[in-house]
Amino acid sequence: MADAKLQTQVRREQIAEAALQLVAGEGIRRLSIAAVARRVGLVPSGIYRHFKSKDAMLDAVLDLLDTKLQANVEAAKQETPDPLRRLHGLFLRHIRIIREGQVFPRIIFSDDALAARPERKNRVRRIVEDYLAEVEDMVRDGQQQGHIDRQLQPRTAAIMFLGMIIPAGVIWHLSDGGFNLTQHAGRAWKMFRQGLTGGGKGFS
Amino acid sequence: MADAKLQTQVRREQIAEAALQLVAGEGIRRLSIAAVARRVGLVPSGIYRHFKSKDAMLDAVLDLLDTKLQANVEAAKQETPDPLRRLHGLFLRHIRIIREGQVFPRIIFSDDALAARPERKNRVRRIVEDYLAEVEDMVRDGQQQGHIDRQLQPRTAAIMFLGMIIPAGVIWHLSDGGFNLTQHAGRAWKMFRQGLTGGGKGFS
DNA sequence: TGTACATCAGTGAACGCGCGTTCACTGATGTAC
DNA sequence: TGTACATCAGTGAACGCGCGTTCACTGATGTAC
Repeated sequence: MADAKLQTQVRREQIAEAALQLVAGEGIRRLSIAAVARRVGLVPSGIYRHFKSKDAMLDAVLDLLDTKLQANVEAAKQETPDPLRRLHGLFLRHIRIIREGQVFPRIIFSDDALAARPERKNRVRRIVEDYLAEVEDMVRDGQQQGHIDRQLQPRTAAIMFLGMIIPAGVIWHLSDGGFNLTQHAGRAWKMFRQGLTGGGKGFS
Repeated sequence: MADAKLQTQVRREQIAEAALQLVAGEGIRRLSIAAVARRVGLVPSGIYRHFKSKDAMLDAVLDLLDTKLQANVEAAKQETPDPLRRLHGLFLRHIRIIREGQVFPRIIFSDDALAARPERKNRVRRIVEDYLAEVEDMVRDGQQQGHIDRQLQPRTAAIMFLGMIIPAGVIWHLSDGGFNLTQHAGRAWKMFRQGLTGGGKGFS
């Protein structure tokens, strides 16, 4: 029985991961119970042994996404104590997520599939808010240490941080790989840093 | 007969406009033939007198979107010859579009509804490319006149220009109006300008 | 100016398809004695 | 260690709903004479 319960746990994770990959690879609209089932080697109705509904499955996908984002934040924090370097590290990690299939905006933007139901929209909002809050903290640290312009609103900077990422992801997605995401990331970071430092105080 | 043809023309525009508003207000997923028909006071099958298919209707919506974006570009150009002021004017206009319902990213991101068919994806890509090209031109002008850092890649700046807009739009959309888009726009522009000028050469 | 006719936007019933979901059943796994 | 039983993940057939699309028909509009 303990073993059986573990089995379900494993399946739930398998299914959520498969769903996430499906969204990443094909977009939200291709996310069907049937497609997910095929991916984990089940028959469609089999999914319902592990999730009450498609909605419940989507919640698990959001959990996974949240976890991934938070893991990136933690990793960036561990890497270095320097705020600007932390931001840079987080940025590069986020770009990597994008390169793996544009998951983040694809989910955030899928108005109805996710955000139309009010609870789900709140859920997504919280995920975004939490992430922004972490970025803001880094910005504030940088301001206290004198590396970042104190005039700047941390929240504005945090949203612009996403601005380095999201449009680049869209264009990368539209271009079918013809857009050099890595090169752009380097250049965008320089411009962003320029906007942060207000023109020259500190940071090499 | 000439009058009848005009009638069709009028209907086509009505329908495309209604569809665009529907996407703006409710998201791509709520865009159904039935919903559009209701909005223009027709029965669903009536739409097929004016469009071959839902796909053809979507093409008309893209036309409308493209027209709107280009009109914004023209208006910004007419307003002033100064490159930085042009960028600022275009920015404010774009924010206004976002405030009217987040149309732009909602369409760009609807992977399958729009971008899954290869021709449509190309279409969307061209619209984005054309818009970016206009922004790049303004940036280049600014560089030639010495107001914008010559080290900067115009393309990078153009993508960051979208970065001021798109994430703010997402957050505004998620917050159900609780996010002060106008205030953010002002602050984001300051930071963006800082990134453009490279810290102080010219421009008040 | 008036009548006959053609055109064509709009209608409503019907269809087929995809997809989420239900349900009775099966068969393997693991526990109790 | 072996047998009987309970649990529960997996199956496959079936259903209902939403939605895009078709088609024969209607009725108003405008033109020809």
